[in-house]
Amino acid sequence: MKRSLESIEYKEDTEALAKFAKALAHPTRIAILKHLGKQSCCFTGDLVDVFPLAQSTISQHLKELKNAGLIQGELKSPKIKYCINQENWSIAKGMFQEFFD
Amino acid sequence: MKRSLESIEYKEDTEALAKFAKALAHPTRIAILKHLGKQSCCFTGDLVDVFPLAQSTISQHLKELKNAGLIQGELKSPKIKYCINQENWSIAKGMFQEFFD
DNA sequence: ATTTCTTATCGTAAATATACGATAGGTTTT
DNA sequence: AAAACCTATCGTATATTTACGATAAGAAAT
Repeated sequence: MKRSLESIEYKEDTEALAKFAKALAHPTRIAILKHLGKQSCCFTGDLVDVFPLAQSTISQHLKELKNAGLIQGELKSPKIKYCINQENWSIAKGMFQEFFD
Repeated sequence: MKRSLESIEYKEDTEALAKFAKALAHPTRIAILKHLGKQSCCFTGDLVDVFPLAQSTISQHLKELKNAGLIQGELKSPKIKYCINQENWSIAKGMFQEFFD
């Protein structure tokens, strides 16, 4: 990006919505979230069995979803249990709802 | 992407939702759509005045939104009038709604 | 016919995203 | 203590995205 120096300023909620959208902008992540919705929660290993992707790739997608705040991980030794982050899920839901009118 | 040969198969609606999300995954495009929502419609030139971005960059974002089906352009010589594509907008709205429960 | 206006497209540079294998860092189990 | 198990992270290759200026392509105005 040859952008000229400092980047554009957007309103906070515009940035926030774009960030959520970005987290959803890959079919694997949508599928993970759908799976998580059905199951309520699951472990990384479960997903590795479900999707024909390398374990490292799944882990990377989970990281992005976590960074976006849509999921959260809890250590259930020796595994990690991932669940929807209900609070942020609601926020995202509300933002998309408002955006679409 | 070193993906092994043919890419993964996702359900149709998973792909579709990811595609819509991708179109929304940039603050400029969110802002354009918000602007379009308020104004109902507008011309490329209007946006060039509003955003501190090159005309070609705006045009590129509009192209992506059009490809995603969220907007449509109508020739009003010598300008082009862009509006929300209400039909697909509703579809996208419904898909996000369903996704978030 | 030439100039002007508006927008799309081309070419390109830099940043980001996506995938993989390999490896590291924890726990648990043996 | 060693082996086995689960997951994150690192390094890396390739693809895609994002931005720009320059140029093309169309209609309208002079």
